Amino acid sequence: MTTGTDTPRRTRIQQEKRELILEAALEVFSTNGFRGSTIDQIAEAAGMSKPNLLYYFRRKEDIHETLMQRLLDTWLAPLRELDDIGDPLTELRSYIRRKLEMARDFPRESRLFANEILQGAPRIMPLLTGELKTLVDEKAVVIKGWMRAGKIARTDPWHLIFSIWATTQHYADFDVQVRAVLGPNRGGDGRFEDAARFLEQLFLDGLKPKS
Amino acid sequence: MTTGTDTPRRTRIQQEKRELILEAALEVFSTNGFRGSTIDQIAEAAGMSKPNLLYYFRRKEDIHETLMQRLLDTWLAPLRELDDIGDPLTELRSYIRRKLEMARDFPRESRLFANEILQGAPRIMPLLTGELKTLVDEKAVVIKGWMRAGKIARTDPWHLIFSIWATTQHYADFDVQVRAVLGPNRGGDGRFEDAARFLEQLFLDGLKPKS
DNA sequence: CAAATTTTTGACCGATTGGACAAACGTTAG
DNA sequence: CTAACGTTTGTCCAATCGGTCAAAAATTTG
Repeated sequence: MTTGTDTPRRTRIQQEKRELILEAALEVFSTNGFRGSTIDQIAEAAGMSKPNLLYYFRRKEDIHETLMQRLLDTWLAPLRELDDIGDPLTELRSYIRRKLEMARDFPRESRLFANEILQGAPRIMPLLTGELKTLVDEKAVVIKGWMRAGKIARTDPWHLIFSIWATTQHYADFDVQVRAVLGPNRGGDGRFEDAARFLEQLFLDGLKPKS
Repeated sequence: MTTGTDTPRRTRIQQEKRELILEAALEVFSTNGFRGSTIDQIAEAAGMSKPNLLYYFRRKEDIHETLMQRLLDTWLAPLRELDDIGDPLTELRSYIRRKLEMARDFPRESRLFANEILQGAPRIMPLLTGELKTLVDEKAVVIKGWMRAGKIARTDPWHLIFSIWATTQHYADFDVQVRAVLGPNRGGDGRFEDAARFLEQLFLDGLKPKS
């Protein structure tokens, strides 16, 4: 048993081409959704013929599945890092900052995920009720501890996490709308710094005026 | 000239059937996106044959276009109502509540809009840079006035509006994820009340503990 | 080198897509 | 009743879809 089935053992070309395809598929899937994307589009974006692409991934769904598996790991990494050591407010602030950076640096991954959820998560539902729920419940316990210790205000930890996801991913998923509304001046490269400043203030102090 | 081209003059059956089709199309488009939806699906959901549907709407795009036009009016209504009269904090709080109610009562409309934006807003871009931007800029002025008057804390009005959109629409667009993470108990019908309570606290006071 | 293996391609397949069209059917007004 | 008009359907079409396959081309191995 030199090679198990769990070790695909791929050639150099296979590794390179598979990466090329996944990169192209990320671009296509994230802007058209799964059903809205065609193998031809992905193949063209990857610079190869359709049968050639299908030599590396036998089915369209295999590409999407591989993409989603990779995505979830990196996507949940910031939340995994949220830990009990250090000051709670600082911890939350850096979590928000990290999530916002991900929205800035990996908008396609965010949109790929959003597309999947929007359409009812038909391909990753088990991951949501399993791995994701477990992780969030775990971190909710941590946050509740902070509340009991009087380190942060008492609220619902789950909805707190939702609100962080929503506000940060908004800048990736609704990017066109954000840029359209902000216009060419305010909507330039500086919009993420503006968003970071605003979100920090919102989550720390809210909108009540300083009395 | 008793009938202009701008007055389609439709029979009773035409009005009813068109409504039936739009209702069915809202269901289908909101869960599959434009490209991912087929005329057959819509026709079946509306309980009629495909050629019959095409008698009322000549092209698939016409259905989507009609749907989007109607959507935007009702969708932006709450923001339009945001006015200078009354207490600013109360005004913002009721805007958040109204947006959350819309996410609860019209989730399909929210997802239809999200799908369109996610995919680059190819069909409504002019509306975003035109009507929508104008409205937001207008309301940003109102909010800035409240800040100058010391009624609410000083922040970026545009990003404030974005954060309200993001947090409220999240409960419609990412509904499956929210329910999956909250589980059968917390994710029941009460989740919108929980969200309302949380968001009110977040936007008013933030997370800093009461000292 | 030559043989074995991997990679690429063109041609092709059945299924589905958006849409056209004429004929059949139903309804309504005179 | 009947003619005009509105509605519905079955059939059909070209284009596109995901995917197959055998053969050619390129690469690796001995």
